[in-house]
Amino acid sequence: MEEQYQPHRIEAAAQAYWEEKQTFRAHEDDPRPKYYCLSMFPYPSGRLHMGHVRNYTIGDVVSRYKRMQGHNVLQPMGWDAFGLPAENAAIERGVAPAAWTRENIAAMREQLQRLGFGYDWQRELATCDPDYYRWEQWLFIRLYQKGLVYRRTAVVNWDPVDQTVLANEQVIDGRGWRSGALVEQREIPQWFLRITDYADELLSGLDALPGWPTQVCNMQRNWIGRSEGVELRFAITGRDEQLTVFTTRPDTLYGVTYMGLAPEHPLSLELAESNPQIAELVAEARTGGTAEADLATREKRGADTGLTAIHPLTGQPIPIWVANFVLMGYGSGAVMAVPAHDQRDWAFARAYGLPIEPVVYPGDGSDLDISEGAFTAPGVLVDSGPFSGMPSERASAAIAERLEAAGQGERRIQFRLRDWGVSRQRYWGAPIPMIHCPHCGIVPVPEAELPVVLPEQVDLSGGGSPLRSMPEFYATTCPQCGAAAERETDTFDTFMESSWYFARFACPDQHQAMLDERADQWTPVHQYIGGVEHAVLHLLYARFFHKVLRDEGLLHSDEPFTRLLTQGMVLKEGVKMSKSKGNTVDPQALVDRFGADTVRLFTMFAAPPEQSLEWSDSGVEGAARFLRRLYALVRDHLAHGDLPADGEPLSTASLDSEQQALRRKVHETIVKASDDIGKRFTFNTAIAAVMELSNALAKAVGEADPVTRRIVREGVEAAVLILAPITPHLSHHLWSALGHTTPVVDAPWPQADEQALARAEVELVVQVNGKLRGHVTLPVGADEATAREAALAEANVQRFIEGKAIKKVVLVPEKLINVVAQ
RNA sequence: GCCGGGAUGGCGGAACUGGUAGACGCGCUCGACUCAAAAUCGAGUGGGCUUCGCCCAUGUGGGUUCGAGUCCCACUCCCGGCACCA
Repeated sequence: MEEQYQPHRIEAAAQAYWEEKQTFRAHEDDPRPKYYCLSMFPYPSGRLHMGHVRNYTIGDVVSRYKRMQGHNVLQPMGWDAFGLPAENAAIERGVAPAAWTRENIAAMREQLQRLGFGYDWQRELATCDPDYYRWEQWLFIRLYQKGLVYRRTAVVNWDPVDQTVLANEQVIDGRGWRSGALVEQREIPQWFLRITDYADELLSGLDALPGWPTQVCNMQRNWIGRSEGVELRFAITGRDEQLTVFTTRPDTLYGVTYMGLAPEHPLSLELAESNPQIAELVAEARTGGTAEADLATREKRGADTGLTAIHPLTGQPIPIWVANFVLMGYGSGAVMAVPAHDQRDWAFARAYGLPIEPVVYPGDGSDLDISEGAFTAPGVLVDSGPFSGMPSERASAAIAERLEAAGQGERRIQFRLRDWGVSRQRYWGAPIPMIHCPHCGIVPVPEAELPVVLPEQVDLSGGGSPLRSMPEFYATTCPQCGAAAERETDTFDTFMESSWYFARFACPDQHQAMLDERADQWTPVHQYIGGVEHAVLHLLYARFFHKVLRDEGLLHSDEPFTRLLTQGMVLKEGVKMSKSKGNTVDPQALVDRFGADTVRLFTMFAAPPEQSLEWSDSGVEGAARFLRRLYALVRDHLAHGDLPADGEPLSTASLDSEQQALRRKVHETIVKASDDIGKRFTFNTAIAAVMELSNALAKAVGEADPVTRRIVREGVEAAVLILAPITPHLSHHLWSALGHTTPVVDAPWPQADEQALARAEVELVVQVNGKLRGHVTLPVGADEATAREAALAEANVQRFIEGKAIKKVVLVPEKLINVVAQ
């Protein structure tokens, strides 16, 4: 071994070895159990950032650990290559999005390779490749024929100065990011996928995902937002039409004191023509961004229509208001307002002096106080006609039955989830394979003509999608009637590509079909790893696609990802690293300076994967220092000469107490690290345990006693094996230096020796009234009376129980004794 | 606004099932080596005090318990998502 740890030489050698042996190629016919470990593929922005390094290190650690556990591991990598940044780069720097993207991919692939991630590069894919997106187009047409695709109008952010559609991200405080113009909402025809057809299954499927973090399941549950309630109709005084509303609280029906209409509701629009106050609300609703966060934080405003609705049960007139907190996108765009029992209705009623009539009282007999807010809990009904005195739940059912019997309403299940709008008025995306024929209407592109290829030589200086001014792209003939027709110039939402890439990795070379039988062999992904920011959208769309692919017969499982790990963000000085804040750390510079193993080690050591990670330059130096010490430990151990390769197994009985303690440390470390890496994914504590072990071994490495040396050998081998998934290059080198001919990447994960873990005695904590007062050492298995006697005999304990009566003694075996004295 | 999460020494974090708060690392202090510095090695390191030990201490305020960082209630601040950023 060289005197000094030279990470760059070691890393280059290890990477060359893996490349030569094609170590990470995954083969379907390998008899070992398959394990598919996937990290969310990156958007090729140009360079890796620390978030990528963290994500992919976690994935690589899991993959290499599973390999050592005897699995046939698939760990692929690809590129989520369509998206807005490429268009922005094109506008700002005059480079074509395709060229920019492909250069970025090349640069980032090189960076990933330098970090030593064990990917099967044979399966690499980029979503901007027509070989990839053609199958998305193919599927879209299948879904269109099946009725899962439809077209309707939906609102977009329109920048009236730049004459272009803006993404929500490009709308800042209601204004266009470049022009600064007040953004308007425009309705344009768009393509939708009927994800709501799968709402029930997407919801119930969450119960079958024990390997997902509960907070992600909760977020998806809330997003889908299943609610049971009643849809009922209110007649409008003097008019023919009725107002349809949905409520989850039919028990509060007698407390309705006004109706709320969305500004976009057809009735609001009609009234706006003659009522300037309503017109103002309608106009206001049409400016600013479409993002829900913008809408929900607007000041609550409203206007009286002068119309009244008729209460379906009492026949009383109820004023109808236009209210900007009522959203046209949910339900019917109208609500019945019960200010006494709904907080939003309460606030609006307060602001406009509308009556608040309580009809539900707390069931526990306490007083009802609605002076500071609504009472939203269930209770007992009052002032509710024949339903007075009923508890909320029974009243809800009874009122629903009454409405149904009278033909005034029906019980219904409502979802918050909306259908997925997949049209984007942008260039750098997969073309939507549809043709608009003046005679036949919408006609899908025939399968034989797929893919509809996105032209890559384009001019983006004009603003908006260049496809719209490229007849060579859009001009075509109708597949049905042969007349001149136009292609759809909208492209797909990039979430489309990322909704099925995990399955395509199983068979990226399949050119006759979207997927083949290999997709069923590898999926569902055993372990998926990515940022928590994807908890709802990406992960819900991917689940939806998986079910759609199943129903198309292309897959035969119900869920795409068996286990999910959501990693936290990488912060510096407490805030997210970002170019705009100028607080980024370039992983490449760190790899150049310290080597990949140090970067990987620090990233895994600094925090558990689900928490945010605070960046620390001196922490990285600490990681480098540890690797140098580990290197020196192995070097110094080997410098004392060879050990008999196959001596008698070490037996606990023949060891002195120091040797027993050291050997116990070795095996305790194996137990802890196996649990931490294999089950808990707390790589930071596994590393801390190896550091403790290495500190203990360093104290013993100078001893000449052959038995001690054998224990040290056992210990350094355990340390090298445990670290192999985290610092694979150094472990590769040290494992070979320790005389092994099989590479560490294929070595079996270490097993703890039960005998080495055994102890003769154990130290117990002694408390008096819950406060630590001393320690006693007892033989393992000592009975309660012995423990009690020893605890009470402890000098410091005596001081604290003197003159007091012992009320009881709590004993936690092998851990703690608490003397309760008074 | 709605949904989800977080808060522990000077810093990152540990404490897994309610049972010794602060493992491990960083930083800092002192010492060794050195002409000196860096690197390296060794020792110490939550605050306070009357220091064989005691008191205080896990965002704030309450509660449950023999015992609470951990469970419950109410709050504060920070972070993620909110359907066209990916």
